[in-house]
Amino acid sequence: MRYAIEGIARTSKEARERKGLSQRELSARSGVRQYQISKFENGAIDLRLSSLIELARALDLELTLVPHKSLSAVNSIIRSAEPRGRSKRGRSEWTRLLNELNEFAREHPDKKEYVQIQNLSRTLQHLPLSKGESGEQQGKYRKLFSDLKKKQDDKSAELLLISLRSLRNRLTHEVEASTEAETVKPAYSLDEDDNG
Amino acid sequence: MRYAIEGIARTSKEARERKGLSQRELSARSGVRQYQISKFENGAIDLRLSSLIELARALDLELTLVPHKSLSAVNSIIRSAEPRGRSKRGRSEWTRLLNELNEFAREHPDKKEYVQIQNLSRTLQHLPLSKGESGEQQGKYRKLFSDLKKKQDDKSAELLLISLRSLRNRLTHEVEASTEAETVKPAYSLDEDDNG
DNA sequence: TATTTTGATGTTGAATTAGATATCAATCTT
DNA sequence: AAGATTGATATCTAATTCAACATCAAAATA
Repeated sequence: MRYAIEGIARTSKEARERKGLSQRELSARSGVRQYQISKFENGAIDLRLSSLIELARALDLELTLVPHKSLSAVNSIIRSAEPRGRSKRGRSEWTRLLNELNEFAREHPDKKEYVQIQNLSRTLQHLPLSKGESGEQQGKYRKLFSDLKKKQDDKSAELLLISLRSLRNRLTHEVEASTEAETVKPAYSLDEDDNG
Repeated sequence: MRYAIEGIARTSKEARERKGLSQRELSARSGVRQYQISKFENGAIDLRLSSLIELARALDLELTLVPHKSLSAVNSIIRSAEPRGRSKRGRSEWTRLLNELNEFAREHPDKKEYVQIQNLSRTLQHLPLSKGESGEQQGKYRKLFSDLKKKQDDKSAELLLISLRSLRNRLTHEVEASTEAETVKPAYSLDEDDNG
């Protein structure tokens, strides 16, 4: 009886982590309290349907009733559309960094460098991280971002901008190269909403 | 906000009717109260997740979180697996008759004719009703069944049996003929559980 | 090391579902 | 026409989520 609920909770948690969202951030987006998210992910609460739906919506998921007959086909479709990127850990942290970048840039629309940074962060969310860029390498970008947040001067912004542009160029090349071999392109599904 | 819930409620209701189950029957199978089912289908209640899952389970449905990215593909899969039989009304009544037949035969395992009737009803649940058999024609089988329930003699059983066998043969022929043209075979998804 | 963030819990009161029955009008069914 | 079934409601109590704060240890970050 409890298994189905656990499966939904697990899927929801994985989706949240894939997006690099904390429970509090998800709470803000969905309107569901943080402690409810916590308890739900641990199977300690029997959410109301409306709450789950709001949660799912904030995660770009849709609650659906699938006939058992079609279940395996549906699961295979979902799996095939999943990102097959690096390790979960690395991907999640990278996604988080991109989120912060995006948010920071959005809150500072005064300089045009920030707009470009925001655009870049959006583009990068849809590119798979190559092996060379996973793990420690990411520290470079985080450091550049830290400097920018602290100093907030043109030079820091430009350094980060250059670095991100270079990364984007490398990754897009890799994607184009691998497209010839693979059928389905991997892509990170991030939150692309709210940019009014 | 409310739309998603309504969609789920609608799907659930359609599945129930497709199976020819009354709210009370579904209640007995799922453990969810009849009045809750009624209110849920009318959008007058915000069910708890566990209740919905039990409801779904009793309808051979699985509650699933589908990424928006994959939603259209998933929907198309589900639709393609759906029966494309006669009118909803006729199908539902026919399904209901088969259910009653099955149940009646299960409760009378003493005669071997009943076992055959039960097997036939199961087979027929997976065959699409042809145009000629929809509507008034079904009255014939219901009448035969009524006689059997009343008299419970060998002759009534045999008459019904012969009639059902003939119908099955006709329908299977039609299916085989249409298989050459169509790709996906239609089939009624009935409750095939509980025959311990 | 100091600070912040994250996830997991706790509390109190209000709102709502769940449980258990019962009723009722509209439809089949006999 | 009489009888059974179906779906929609109502009532009353118990159980649980929900809202709104608040706390806290562990982990990440500065």
